[in-house]
Amino acid sequence: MLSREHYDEASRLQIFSGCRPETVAMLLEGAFLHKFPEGIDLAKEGELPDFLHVVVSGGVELYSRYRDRETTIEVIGPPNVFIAAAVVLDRPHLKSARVIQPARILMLPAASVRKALLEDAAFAARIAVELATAYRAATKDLKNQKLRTGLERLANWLTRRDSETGSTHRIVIPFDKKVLAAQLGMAPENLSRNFATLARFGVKVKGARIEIGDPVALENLAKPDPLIDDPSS
Amino acid sequence: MLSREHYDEASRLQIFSGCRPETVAMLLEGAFLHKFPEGIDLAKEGELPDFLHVVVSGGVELYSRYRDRETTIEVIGPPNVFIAAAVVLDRPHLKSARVIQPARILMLPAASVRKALLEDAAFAARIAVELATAYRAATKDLKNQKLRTGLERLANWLTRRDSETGSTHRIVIPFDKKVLAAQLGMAPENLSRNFATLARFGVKVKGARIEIGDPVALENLAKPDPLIDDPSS
DNA sequence: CGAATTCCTTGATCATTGTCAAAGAGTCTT
DNA sequence: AAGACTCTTTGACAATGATCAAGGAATTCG
Repeated sequence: MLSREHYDEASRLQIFSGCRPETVAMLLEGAFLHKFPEGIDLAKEGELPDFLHVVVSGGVELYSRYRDRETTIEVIGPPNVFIAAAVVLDRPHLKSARVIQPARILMLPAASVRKALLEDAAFAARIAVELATAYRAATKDLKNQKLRTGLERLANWLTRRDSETGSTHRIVIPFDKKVLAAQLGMAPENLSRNFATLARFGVKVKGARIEIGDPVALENLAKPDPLIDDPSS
Repeated sequence: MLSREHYDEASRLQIFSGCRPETVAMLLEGAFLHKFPEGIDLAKEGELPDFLHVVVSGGVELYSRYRDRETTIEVIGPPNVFIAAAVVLDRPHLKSARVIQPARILMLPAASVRKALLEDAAFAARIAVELATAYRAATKDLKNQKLRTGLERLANWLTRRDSETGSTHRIVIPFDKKVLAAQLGMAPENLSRNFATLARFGVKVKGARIEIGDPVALENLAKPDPLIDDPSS
């Protein structure tokens, strides 16, 4: 049950914009707004979804296992929704979710979400927009994986991250390098070597802090493409 | 403009099930049902979508280019929708679409689709289901790419294709091998070599015809996982 | 039918990426 | 501060995958 304060905060989230007040009330009826420390698992692949999750603050890693291998599919920050597809279809999670930066998460009961879908076109349209965005992000990631080498993926991650954080040419990796490696689809050892290679292009690495000494050279190597790298396209 | 006959046929498509008759009428108002020969391009990446496409029969390849490289993202058959995400968000296509088996395609005006989303919750919910399914397929593909080698992907493609076509242990590749290679994320040369390797597991190849001589051995190698390979999960 | 074309396969080689092992750097704990 | 721990880096090597070149097989087209 949400406090008055939390209720107001939650109801202002983008996911509810344009929806009927009854829909919002119904969704928030059995909702929780919880704080989770780093390391907590919010969902496990193979299990059925109980809640639609909204990241209000912090960071969540979506990852997956197969045999003895594990990879990171995505790292999510506010104000993003996750587990939406599994909730809509009432199918098992394809990915596990783990908190990697202390997070506040709004959890909406899955059954209420499916009910709201059929009753409120505005909410259904919002969910459709969420899913379309997530789908496009996954498509871009697939193109990134299939059409680029590891070095190119890293170079593009750096240029994109730089532009997203004010183009100061100074970046801080906000999580472990091994998470970045998994996200970029390479072994941690290869991430190190790729960073070493980028030194020739003016990239200096000190722990999690990175300086882009020659942005033009880096961008020249990266050859970013809006249809892969622009999150808003 | 659709003939009476085509109108009836179109209105029975899954995408319209549960929708209000006015919604269906509005969507079919400016719709086309066209036949396209092999090789025709239905959409080009980077361009804005005019129509939501529904494959009524035939096959469509979704592919993408970057620098001088090209890859196949997906091959689509009936009764699937494509370009839904771009239409919902009114953003440029991330993929191009090309007919690879003579196809009948129903084309719904993009603007009508976006209008219907806001007016008919049942239609919006159906689109949400389509997008959720497509998103999950992309997630599975991403896991397939990141967690498996090329040989494993091929082995799993064979076992899956076999079970989808009646488990006769005889498969026919329904398009060029180079398309299969791109779909599986490998060079055509490597597909040939991987087939050669699979001979040791009882796989015999004669042109597009494949015989799975030892299904158990193949499945043992493939180690299929429902969270990657089961299209209905 | 025969020539041209495209597709597929094979061999040789190279580039990329993963694995194993060990050492260094940083963090946390006591 | 010392020790334990995890994370990261580096080196050596193996596996995987791509590229180039050439030859075969199948298909298309005149």
